[in-house]
Amino acid sequence: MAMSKISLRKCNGILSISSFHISYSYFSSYSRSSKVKGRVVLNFEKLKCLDDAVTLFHQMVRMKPLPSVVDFSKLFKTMTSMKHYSPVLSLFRQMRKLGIPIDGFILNSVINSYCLMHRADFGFSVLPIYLKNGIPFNNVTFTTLIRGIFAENKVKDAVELFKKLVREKICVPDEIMYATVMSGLSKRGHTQKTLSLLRLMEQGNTQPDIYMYNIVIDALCKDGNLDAAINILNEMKQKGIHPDILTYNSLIDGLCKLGQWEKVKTLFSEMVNLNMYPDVRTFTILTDGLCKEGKVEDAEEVMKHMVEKGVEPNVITYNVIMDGYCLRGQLDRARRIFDILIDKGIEPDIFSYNILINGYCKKKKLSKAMQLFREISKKGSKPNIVTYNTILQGLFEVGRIGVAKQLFVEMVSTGPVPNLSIYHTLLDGYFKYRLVEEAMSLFNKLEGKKENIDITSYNIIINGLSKNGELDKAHAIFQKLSSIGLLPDVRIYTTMITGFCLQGLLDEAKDMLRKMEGNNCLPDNVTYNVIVQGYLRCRKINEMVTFMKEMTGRGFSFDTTTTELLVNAISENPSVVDMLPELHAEIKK
DNA sequence: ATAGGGTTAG
Repeated sequence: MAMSKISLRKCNGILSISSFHISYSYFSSYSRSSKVKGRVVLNFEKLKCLDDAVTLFHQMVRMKPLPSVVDFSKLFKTMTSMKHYSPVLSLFRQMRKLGIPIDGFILNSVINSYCLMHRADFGFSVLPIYLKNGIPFNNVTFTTLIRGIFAENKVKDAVELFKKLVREKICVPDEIMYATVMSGLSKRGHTQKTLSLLRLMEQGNTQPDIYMYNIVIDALCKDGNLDAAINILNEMKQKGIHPDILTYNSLIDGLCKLGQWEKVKTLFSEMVNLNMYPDVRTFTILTDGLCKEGKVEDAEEVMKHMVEKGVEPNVITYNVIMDGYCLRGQLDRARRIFDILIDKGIEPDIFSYNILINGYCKKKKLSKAMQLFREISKKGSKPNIVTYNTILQGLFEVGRIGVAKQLFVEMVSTGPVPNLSIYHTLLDGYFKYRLVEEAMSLFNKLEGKKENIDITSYNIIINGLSKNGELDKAHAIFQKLSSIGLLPDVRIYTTMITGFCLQGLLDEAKDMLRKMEGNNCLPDNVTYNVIVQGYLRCRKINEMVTFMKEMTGRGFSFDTTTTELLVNAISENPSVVDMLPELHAEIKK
């Protein structure tokens, strides 16, 4: 049987079949030729860009005999992995028009493309095509849809579909479907539901495997629930399911974040004893844990150690170290690390830039930050939403409003689509510089598109208005919150209380505190400090003492500002001390 | 033969 190997070279329209180079015109006659028989082997790995894929598709549909549906599936898969989702759909439409046979594999691919475009609804609209063509649905079809629904954060819908499939016996969920549901739940913070599903599986016919255990353990670790995570670890061991490097990496990460270094050591030795070698992620987790505690030197030791063990640090390892130095304000050190990374031939990624830019912004070195910002595009990369947010915050911080506005305009025209964080930065910035009208006009625009606003946005507005002498307006907005279905949270109550205190309206502040408790929203440390500060500033010591007792009774304490105000009040009028027997020892210090 | 799943960094 004659077999020809066809590959596409770059986008230049030249095909090579075996060792021959032929042009399109030749190829056309080839495809008309009835002499060529047997299967044509298409090489999809050589496809470099969308054009390659589309060109190949057009060649494929002209081939006689037509390539098998398997080849079309492979082409779609290649395109999907290049993130060209919508072209997959247009090619699929062309296949349908040309009457090219389809199967369940290709339909699942089409659904996956829709899902990856965050259009699971269109994914569902593919289902009738299965029915019309007598193609059965299978677990892949539904798993793909469930994953797509989760990707749109529609947790309830995803779970409902899964339950319906089980309840109505439309399919028998396999390991992958369970893992997909569990991963979808765990990534969105539903750890208990994830755990419940694991328990449900244990009772059924499909036993959980290492994947499910890893998902559950990782979710528990991310919640800081290490005791539960370690219990699950022991359970799986007992069942004869061996933990793998992912299990250990999740656990070590959780323990590092809790600062439980002794337990980190124990688990680290345990994995080594099991002949499981710590990988670049393990070491990066340790590096990160140390950096977050300010122990960057120790982190650098870990990096040396890993190199000795033959594990090469990657860009993330270096990023973690850079961030460690930035957190300590050692920008020069961070910039060395950056240069070392480049020296080693490792490409800095957008995180590397964001870390350094953030470091410079925190030090108010905006020209350095901007310089790096411009470098990103020159190096062929693109600033992302975090980059813009960091720079915008930095610019507002140093009062360069004009440049900030310019940058925002630039972002709207060429950058990533602004998200809520960006708008919050702008609103905060405008209020900070008393640009109340600008802030409010932006806010009104955002309010028009309801999905673009949340309780934090209102917090910024209420805070901004009350700090700019518009307490009444702030209060009015606060009062309409419940009518638009937003429940005030502790932060927003505290903002209102702060506003009242700043105007010396202490009765209103007190009423608000009682009101929040009535609404089952308990004041926190900040709330109490704010109200105590209000009374201290007005030298209303008796009332202050009432709240002081209340807050200490609830386990809260004075912050530095409150303490300072108290010290001032005492130095002004030493008899204040007599009213504070509980604090005598503290005050003497 | 071709379609769906788990870990680290801002």
